[in-house]
Amino acid sequence: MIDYLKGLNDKQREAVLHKDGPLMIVAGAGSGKTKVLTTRIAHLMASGVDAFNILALTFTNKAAKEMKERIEHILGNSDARNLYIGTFHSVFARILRSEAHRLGYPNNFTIYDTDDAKSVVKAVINEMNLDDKTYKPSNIYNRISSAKNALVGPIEYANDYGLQQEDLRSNRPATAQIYDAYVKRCFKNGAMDFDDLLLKFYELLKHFPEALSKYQHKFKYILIDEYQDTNPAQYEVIKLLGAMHENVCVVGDDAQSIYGFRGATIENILQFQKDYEDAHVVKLEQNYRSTQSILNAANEVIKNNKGQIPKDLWTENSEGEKIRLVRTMTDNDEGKYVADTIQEQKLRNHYSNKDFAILYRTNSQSRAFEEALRRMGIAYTMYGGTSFYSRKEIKDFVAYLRIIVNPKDEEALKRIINYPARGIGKTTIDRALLVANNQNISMWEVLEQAQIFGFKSNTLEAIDGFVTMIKSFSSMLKNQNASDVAVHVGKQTNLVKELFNDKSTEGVARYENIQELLNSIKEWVESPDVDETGEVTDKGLGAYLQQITLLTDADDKDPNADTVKLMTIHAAKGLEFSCVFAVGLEEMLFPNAMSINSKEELEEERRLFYVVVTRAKARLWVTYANTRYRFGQLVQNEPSRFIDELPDQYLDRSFAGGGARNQGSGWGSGGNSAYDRMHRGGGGGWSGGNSAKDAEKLYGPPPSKKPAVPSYVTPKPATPKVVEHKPSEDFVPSDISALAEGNKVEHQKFGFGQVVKIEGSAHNPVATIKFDQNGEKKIMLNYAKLRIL
DNA sequence: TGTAAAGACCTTTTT
DNA sequence: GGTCTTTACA
Repeated sequence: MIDYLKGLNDKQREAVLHKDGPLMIVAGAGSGKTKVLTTRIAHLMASGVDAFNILALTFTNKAAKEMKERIEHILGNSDARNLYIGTFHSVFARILRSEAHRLGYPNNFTIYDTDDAKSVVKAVINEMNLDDKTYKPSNIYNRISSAKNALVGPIEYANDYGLQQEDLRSNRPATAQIYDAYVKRCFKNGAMDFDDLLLKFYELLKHFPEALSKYQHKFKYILIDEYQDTNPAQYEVIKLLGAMHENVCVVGDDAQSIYGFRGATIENILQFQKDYEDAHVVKLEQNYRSTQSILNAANEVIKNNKGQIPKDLWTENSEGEKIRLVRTMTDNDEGKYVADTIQEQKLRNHYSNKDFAILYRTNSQSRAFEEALRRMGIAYTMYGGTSFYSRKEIKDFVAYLRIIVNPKDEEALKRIINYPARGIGKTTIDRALLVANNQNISMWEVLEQAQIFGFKSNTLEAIDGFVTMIKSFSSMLKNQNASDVAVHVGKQTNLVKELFNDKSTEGVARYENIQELLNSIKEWVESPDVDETGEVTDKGLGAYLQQITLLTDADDKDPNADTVKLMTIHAAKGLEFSCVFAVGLEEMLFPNAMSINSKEELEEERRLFYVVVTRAKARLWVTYANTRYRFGQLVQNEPSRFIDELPDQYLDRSFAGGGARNQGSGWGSGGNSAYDRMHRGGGGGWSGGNSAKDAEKLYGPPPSKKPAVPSYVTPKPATPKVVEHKPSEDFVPSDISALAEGNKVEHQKFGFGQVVKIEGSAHNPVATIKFDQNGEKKIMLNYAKLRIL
């Protein structure tokens, strides 16, 4: 065993050595949080605590795996394999697998991913004869999810005045009924969604004292990583589990709370000291990751948020390079700049691919970077695209396996009942569903007894064949392992053959994916794990299926591969890179347009920016583009307000180009909200005139010699110079919904003009307006301030 | 019943 | 620009 206390600072050691009683570790970015957590667990084990009695909850499977490995390394043995360590979802799912029957679920319950869940919501909405334009399934699903995470059940939801008012206002008064029907349907299907894994575990502990007692005794020591990202359901579970021994250790950083949209609340971390009056608090404030420039800049940014746990994050690292601010003309130029710079840095500073990360706010931004990197021949790994298990061919195959394990799983059944085609068409399926609902039995049971319900003879034959086939698979599962059954299913259903015969590029890829799935099942079966009783853990198909639903695509990618990493900032939490490109720093994108309507959302966006800045060890680039394509349409955004929050002394603006920003055509953009007016100080230097002086204040003086903007920036298109217009004294934007073709209007910037035509969707109308001074322009009415004359 | 063309709607962020 | 859904037609 190595001397694990050696490389720790005083505070870290204090956290590691604190053995019994509640402990809260406030761990600033890069302060060695994972190191403390793993050393603490190793220390517990080294001082005699049995690994079976330790529960460690992490945010990702990846983090769990890494911690396990580190602990094994410290201890020099493999005792760590007996730890209960994993994400909230996977650990709870594992426990529920042996306890679900208490709640009336089959132990082989299916876990519905977001797609499945939305599909159930959609089915319910249709059955209730509600309009799915008003009741958008994903919208309703999100609302249900939020309710569950806040431990608000259907009845409570229906009785809550505030929630009812909200639904009424958004014209969706039936949301509560949908919620209720959705919950019942999932139960009938023997299925739990992601939120249920938390919720049902909570219900188990709450309503079954013997279960509570069992797990309280088992988990003598509980550790929770990323505590700032836990939601009320998780909070209550931990409170219950920890009540007996009170050996609860939470680690978190309120400044990095970025999962509010998933119900996470900083309250939990603030509440901890109130729940446990004798809680010991340790603050880790020394940062070992970043240069002073980067860390200081991050500290300044986060100061703009109110209400935090006071922290003073510092570092002994060198000052380092300034942060480079880069402006490009388009999103493609942004991609090109980043790829070029990576190439240049590799040569100049001897970095390799794996030293770089490109981090963005939304997944859709990845395209430009992928293209540029591919063109340059730079190897990259993209995280967060469609995961392996959400590919169509995999979902189809998995649906067969799901129906074998849990015939009540209606989503799986609907997916494969006529795939490959076997003459059970839409009419038949609708009818079976109708019968199932009327008789309150599962669709599978309807099929099993199809002859009673009077299907036509041809159909009956087809149904019978299908039922017999599935039943033969199920009985095969009784005496053969999951891998053999899966191979058999592939053969018997012709799924594999069909894909094998498809020689198109996609067909070959699909065939390979199926082979990979079969391999993964084989691997699962062949890797025995031992539980606390010494028994080999469940290697059945049911356990396999539950497990894969909870995998993310990050789990099967090698973080050490020598590739540039592309991912969202959310996905990058907990990671660090020598060189980071924080890209797409534009209003409406980051902060995202969806999150600028309240102070809370905006502060979360700012924490997200804090997270991306603090991912960088040595070098940080902050980039934004003048224009980018969105929905195939060119849009123009102002640079992000967060750029202004980076102190000038740590910023190198010479790459941001000189001259005024964002001149030329384009639909007006943010910059006029109440928030902007309050936070940008008077004068209106942003939304008003783009004087050269304003630009100089923001970007520093224009470059004196050659433009510092290299060749990748496409020359400015011949956009006619805007003839500045001074809005009339009484300028007040009109309600644009009344705007019609032919109207005469006044635009804040472009002056007077006439509407030529209005196009685009009702949701996002675009007007073509011919201005007296500035020619024809397309204006997005949602953003523009227009006065109808 | 199944396939091809046309159309709607879309993008936060994730277990 | 891309996916999912609706519609037209064989």
